[in-house]
Amino acid sequence: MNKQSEILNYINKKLALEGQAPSVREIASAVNLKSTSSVQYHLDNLVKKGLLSKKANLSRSISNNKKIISFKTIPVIGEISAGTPLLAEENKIGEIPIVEEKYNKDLFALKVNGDSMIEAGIHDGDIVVVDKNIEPKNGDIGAFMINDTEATVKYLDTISGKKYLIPANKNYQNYEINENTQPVGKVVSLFRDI
Amino acid sequence: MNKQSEILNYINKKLALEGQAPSVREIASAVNLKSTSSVQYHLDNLVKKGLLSKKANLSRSISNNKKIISFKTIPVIGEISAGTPLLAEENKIGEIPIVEEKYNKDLFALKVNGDSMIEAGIHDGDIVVVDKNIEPKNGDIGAFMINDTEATVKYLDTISGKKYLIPANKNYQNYEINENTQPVGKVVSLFRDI
DNA sequence: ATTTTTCTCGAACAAATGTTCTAATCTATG
DNA sequence: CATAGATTAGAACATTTGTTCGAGAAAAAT
Repeated sequence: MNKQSEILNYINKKLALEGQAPSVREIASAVNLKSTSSVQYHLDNLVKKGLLSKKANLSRSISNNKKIISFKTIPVIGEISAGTPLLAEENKIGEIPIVEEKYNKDLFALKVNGDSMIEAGIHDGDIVVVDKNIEPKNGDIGAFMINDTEATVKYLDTISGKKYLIPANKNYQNYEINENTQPVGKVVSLFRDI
Repeated sequence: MNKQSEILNYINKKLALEGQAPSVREIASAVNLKSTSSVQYHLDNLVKKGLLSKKANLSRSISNNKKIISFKTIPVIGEISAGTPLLAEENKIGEIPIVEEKYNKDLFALKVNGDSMIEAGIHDGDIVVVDKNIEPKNGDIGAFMINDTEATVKYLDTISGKKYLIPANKNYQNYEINENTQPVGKVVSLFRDI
């Protein structure tokens, strides 16, 4: 491996592991160069190649130009303690990463209980991402609160003028929407560990 | 807001935005303190409180102790260009985030084509995560290469002594494993956009 | 072999930076 | 008000650090 890539690797490693760029002298020492100007020579070339950036006269300001894919996290809601708001901290069982471009503040995830949606490919234990910002329409899969104590994932549809929560499983009954049924949001994606 | 939290906020902001900690003098200037020793005074207190860490005599070495949920990414493989290795760069259609604890270097993701696994809840367009490190066993869902040109996701099982790739869809046939069939890894999780 | 290019070294300098000390100022509290 | 504690300032010092320059050494090209 030549010095240039040796230096680049060392810098990348330092940035990844310590979150801070090394000084020129630390680089020299790490790649067995006796003079800081030898390091400068390679740094200049790496900058010219566009593989590194640095700010003049600023210590430890080397950065690699890696496009960092940025993530945010959304909470995962598990069993809902009776009487608590859906998104209460005590109902939270974890977090999942979301690519920043897809992120919006009205997203959260819900662990699915039971196999009432199995024919829609949603299994027991799956985690569905719900967007509170999108009201589920007919034909959509949505998350709904029933009696403020239970969250359920079902199809929404209208049958002879009445709105129903419709499971994707022949063994379950349709559930007519009443004043105790609140739409929470639309299901927009799904995660499963197999 | 008191100076101490003002300083803490400034440092956190700098770390988040620029990825590099400010120098003591930069902090002094940012929070309107005339002397670096005033900053040191607050830094000492913040370190004692456990809100910051720093290395002695090392420039820009302040770090906050925020436990960052850390992610890595794995490549997503789409259509496979005939004749290329499965994981060739040209087959890559994106990246998905994986929580660091679940990450290992043998993970990659595959976009599923067709509905041959629909009864296993794996739909056309779903993205499955494959662990090359785990050889699929009987009953497992695995990814397989056929003739080095096609990747497929199927159940693996043995029927009367012969090994088959078995779709989860009555409209598809079992496929007996032959010398042109290579196991790639076990399917360990699944992502879907709805 | 000769020239050119690439790479390395040593030294020195200027600027950035962390640290420490003492004294002054501010603030709360009895 | 008087006191103690908290906070700030100023100055000085020791390191760390980035930068530059010229001279060689090493490697590649002619």
